Amino acid sequence: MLRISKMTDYAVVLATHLAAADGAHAARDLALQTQIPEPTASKVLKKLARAGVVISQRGAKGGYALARRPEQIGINEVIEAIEGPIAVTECSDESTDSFCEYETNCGVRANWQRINLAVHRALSEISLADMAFPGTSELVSIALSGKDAERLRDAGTPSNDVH
Amino acid sequence: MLRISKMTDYAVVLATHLAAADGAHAARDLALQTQIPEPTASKVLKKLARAGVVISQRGAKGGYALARRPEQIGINEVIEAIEGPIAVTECSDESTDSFCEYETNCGVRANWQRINLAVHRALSEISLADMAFPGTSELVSIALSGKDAERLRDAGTPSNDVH
DNA sequence: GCATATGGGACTGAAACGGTCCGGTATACA
DNA sequence: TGTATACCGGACCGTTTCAGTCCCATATGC
Repeated sequence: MLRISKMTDYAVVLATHLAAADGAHAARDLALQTQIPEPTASKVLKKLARAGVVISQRGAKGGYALARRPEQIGINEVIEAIEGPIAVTECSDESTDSFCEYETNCGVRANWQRINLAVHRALSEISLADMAFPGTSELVSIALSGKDAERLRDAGTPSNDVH
Repeated sequence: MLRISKMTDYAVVLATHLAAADGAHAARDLALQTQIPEPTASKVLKKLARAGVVISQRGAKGGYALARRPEQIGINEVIEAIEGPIAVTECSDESTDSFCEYETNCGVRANWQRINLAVHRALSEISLADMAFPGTSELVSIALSGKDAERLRDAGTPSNDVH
């Protein structure tokens, strides 16, 4: 199905929610607001935190907040936080040394990487801001490459306030 | 992992192989040449046939051949033949009426479809010809190791020596 | 010190995946 | 017309992954 797992879906919903409502929020609140079961939401948020998409504050009055501004977080980051690196096939997964033993005759390896790259770029060109505030920069973010878009948008307050 | 299943990998290998060697080939031969286990290759080819990516000829001297010219077959067709429609999440899957019951507050549905579209387009822009004869397209040189491409390109009769 | 909230990991039932096998049917050719 | 060949359709099964829950350790604010 080439479908993204439910967990990843949750991750996008949660991250989008955080993008729309800035500041820190407890996992429990986020779970209630998004109607995602609380333990599951918590699990997802942990992964997002470990991947650096969100930052966490432990203890009382703690919670989660986006690690960067929504415009600076690509949807690919959210997806990769849950699913691991976007490696379309084992043989195109650089991290593992699982070697396609018939690489010589399949000759497809390099092409898979190209497919992989195409998908990766398509995903990275959609930011959390696009998700949270659709319509504002819809066409722009598609037309621009990630870097250009970033430069264009870079004019605001750099850090977020996690009180 | 957002990884495409092994079956789909096989499908691309087989389709690419057919693209490089035109004419009809028995499933058994294709399996041998690509070193994919025969029953599995057969299963994949059946799906490709049903999806209209390849055409099949039954009976003695039968086999499989591409349904169209390699340039006219997008890699997305091959993937969809195996994995079904590229629907990133259930809630963005139009075919099922599985309704995101908190659509009102998640508000992400339309965005998922946009992501979906981006991926779909990225995949459809790569044809089987690009896979079978890399180098004819300019983008390939980035990701290409070169060695395999040369071998593939120079293989005049691709069905024999590929072992 | 206590309530609150995240971190990490173990655990489980259900579903999907990878792979195989078999009976049925269509076709070429002797 | 008979037979070998080759695809068609689906059943089957062991393994892995997925979705979801639970528990305990740890950090923090009051």
